[in-house]
Amino acid sequence: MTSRRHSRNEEIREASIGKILDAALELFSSHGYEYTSMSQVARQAGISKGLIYNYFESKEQMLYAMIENLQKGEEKYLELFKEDDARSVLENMFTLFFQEIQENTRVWRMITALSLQLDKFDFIHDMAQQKFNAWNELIGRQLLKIGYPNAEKETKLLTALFDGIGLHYLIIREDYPLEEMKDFLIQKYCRYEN
Amino acid sequence: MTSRRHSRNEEIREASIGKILDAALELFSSHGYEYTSMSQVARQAGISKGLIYNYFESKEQMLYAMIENLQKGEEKYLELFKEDDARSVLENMFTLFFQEIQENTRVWRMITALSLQLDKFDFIHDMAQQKFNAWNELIGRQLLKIGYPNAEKETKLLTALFDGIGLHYLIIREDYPLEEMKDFLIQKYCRYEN
Amino acid sequence: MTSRRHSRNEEIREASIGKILDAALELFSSHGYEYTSMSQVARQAGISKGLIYNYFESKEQMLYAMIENLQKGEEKYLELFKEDDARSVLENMFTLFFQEIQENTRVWRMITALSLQLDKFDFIHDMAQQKFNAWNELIGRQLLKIGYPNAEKETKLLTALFDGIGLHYLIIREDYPLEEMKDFLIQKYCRYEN
Amino acid sequence: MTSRRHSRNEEIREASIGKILDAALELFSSHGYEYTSMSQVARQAGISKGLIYNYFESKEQMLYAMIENLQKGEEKYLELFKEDDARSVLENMFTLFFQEIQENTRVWRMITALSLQLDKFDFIHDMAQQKFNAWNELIGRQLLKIGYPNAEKETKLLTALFDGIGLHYLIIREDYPLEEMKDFLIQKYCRYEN
DNA sequence: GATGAATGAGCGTTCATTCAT
DNA sequence: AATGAATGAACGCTCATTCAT
Repeated sequence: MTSRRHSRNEEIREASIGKILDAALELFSSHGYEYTSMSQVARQAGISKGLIYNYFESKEQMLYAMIENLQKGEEKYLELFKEDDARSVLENMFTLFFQEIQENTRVWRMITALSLQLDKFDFIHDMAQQKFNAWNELIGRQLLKIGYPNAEKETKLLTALFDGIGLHYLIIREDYPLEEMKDFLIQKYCRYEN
Repeated sequence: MTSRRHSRNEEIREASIGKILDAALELFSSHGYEYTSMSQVARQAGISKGLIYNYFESKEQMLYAMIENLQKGEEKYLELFKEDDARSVLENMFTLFFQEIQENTRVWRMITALSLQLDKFDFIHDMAQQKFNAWNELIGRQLLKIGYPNAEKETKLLTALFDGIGLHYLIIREDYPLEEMKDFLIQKYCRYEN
Repeated sequence: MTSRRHSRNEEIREASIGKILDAALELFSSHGYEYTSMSQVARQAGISKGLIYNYFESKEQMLYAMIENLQKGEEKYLELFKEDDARSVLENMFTLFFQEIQENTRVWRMITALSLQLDKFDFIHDMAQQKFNAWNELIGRQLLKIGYPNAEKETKLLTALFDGIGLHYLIIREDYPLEEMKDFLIQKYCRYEN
Repeated sequence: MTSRRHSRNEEIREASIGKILDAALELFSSHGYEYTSMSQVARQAGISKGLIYNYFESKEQMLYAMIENLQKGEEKYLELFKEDDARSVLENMFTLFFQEIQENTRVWRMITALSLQLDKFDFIHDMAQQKFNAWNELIGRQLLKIGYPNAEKETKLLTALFDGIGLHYLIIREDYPLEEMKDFLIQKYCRYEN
């Protein structure tokens, strides 16, 4: 009985935490972390301000939890690329990347913005570093397999390229030729024959 | 006499505005726009809080003026690249870019961060768009001259690459292999022979 | 069966109430009433926040019950002094007093602090009044027996003296010459010969 | 002109600080420090909440300034007792003490209450210690002059006695025989003949 | 032109208390 | 009897902005 109650409570907790983090993601990604108040988050989540503090110690810790959540989602991406054929892997990656920044533009922008606040949020720096290394490694392996010249350096170029394109798209939006860039990139890197 | 007094006043105005904008740049670039208070700006500028409002309608308008100032500075850069030899122009540009993000990292970071706040600061979007076009045109012209294949698309790639490298450097800082990237880029694009 | 269940429940009630009051005493005396939250009391007692409100209507009523408990303990003290010899009674009293403020300094301090909050806690005023009278009476009787001159007034002096010494000790702590005061007092009042 | 403006501002500042500290003293002494909100202080002072923070860094610092003010007032008391005749000094002291706790009961109570919060307000401890020493020294000198036996120890008794009487009066108020105590004390210590 | 005292809305956070389970 | 999720009023404090001088 205790355990049933316990698990029932656990469900409630999860539900509330979910509502809060969803609301936070929605608001932070559309108006920015510092322009979103805890009151707004509570209202958007349909709960009281006080409840947030049952689950998170502070606004910053809530942000941290939210980011952690996003990271877990991203780790699944990396799992997807286990196939043998390097060219397919690259092409899938490219496709996914362009799809991602189109579909989750606001989230992507939020993360980029937070990444630039090094002195405010240490954990973001670590996360960015880690992500940078993971993608570098994954892409680097494919380029080596393909026999792309200067694979190591081209890899760093390629990751910078991705984030650069993302940045331009975040800022310029509909005026940015995203499709065109995608096709060109795929042709250049995935169709490459040495 | 009136005109002399007038011009004397003009001088004072310019001086005060200069002090304010310098202070704002210093503080915004090191702590961020939203984490800098008008009191701090006044203290840093060595003037009173009220005086800022003699010259600027609001904090945001002050930011706007500050950004405008920076833009004027940048336009001079573009003037520098008037030589005939496309390869020298590219190489100079590359060198200047890397020098710039190393020397003015904080300012660069501030601008990038502000650029991501589209809904807050409309003028940033226009500015970014304009800058994007200007560099695209300049670089595109050089690549065409060199006879670089797919010049138009490569140009967009190259500008994205720049901003991607800048972004990575802003985030990862000392762990980012900036010199290595610079040499590789120069070799790849400026030493290119068709 | 009903009565057995009833008495079983009674035991549980007593146990819970005991745990709560112990926790409250511990926390109120070390951090103060207004700096102790109900959550802290619940945690310290090892029970849930809600349970406290099964037994006490409010934080203040819980304080009231806690104070009542302490008072019952003190009444037992007064019982101890039934001997014939006034000088022994006085000496025992003095000794006990000094022992008490040394061993239960924090509790003593809490009570003194609460006593000063007349407008917040009416019951404290009554309690203090009662205590004042009881000790005055007890001490007065002894001084009369001894034949101490101005016994009645000296009694009031003596009770004030006690609380004054207590207060000084509470505030100055290790720098206060408690032992010295004790010996001097005993010599002055208990060794007195008319 | 600047100096005239400066001094005009200084006046305004002093006036505002005065209003704030008066309001704080009034409220802290009648309801207690932790039961008085900054909003209440502002309302009582007839100013806005924000203005308080122009002059004091925090609620605690405001308390500190208020206490300092009181201390300055008290130091003047000690100055008053410079006469030759020890018995007059003592009698004046006694009279002043009883007058003081009658006229400024609430302030006296507030200070006593704060003194008991050692862990919250360090500066109170120092102040209490200092005050304790000053009065001990002053009284001790008089008793020595009079030739009172055990002068040193009687001094400590006497200061404790004062604070004990004060404490009892603070708690029991109208039921406490203040006049009676005063007369008895004066007779006992000031009329003493060895 | 320049000052800085003053405002007040809003912030992040706390906590006594309630109530469905 | 017991839980702890949920509330909401209030707290101390900040800061862009105004305005009398």
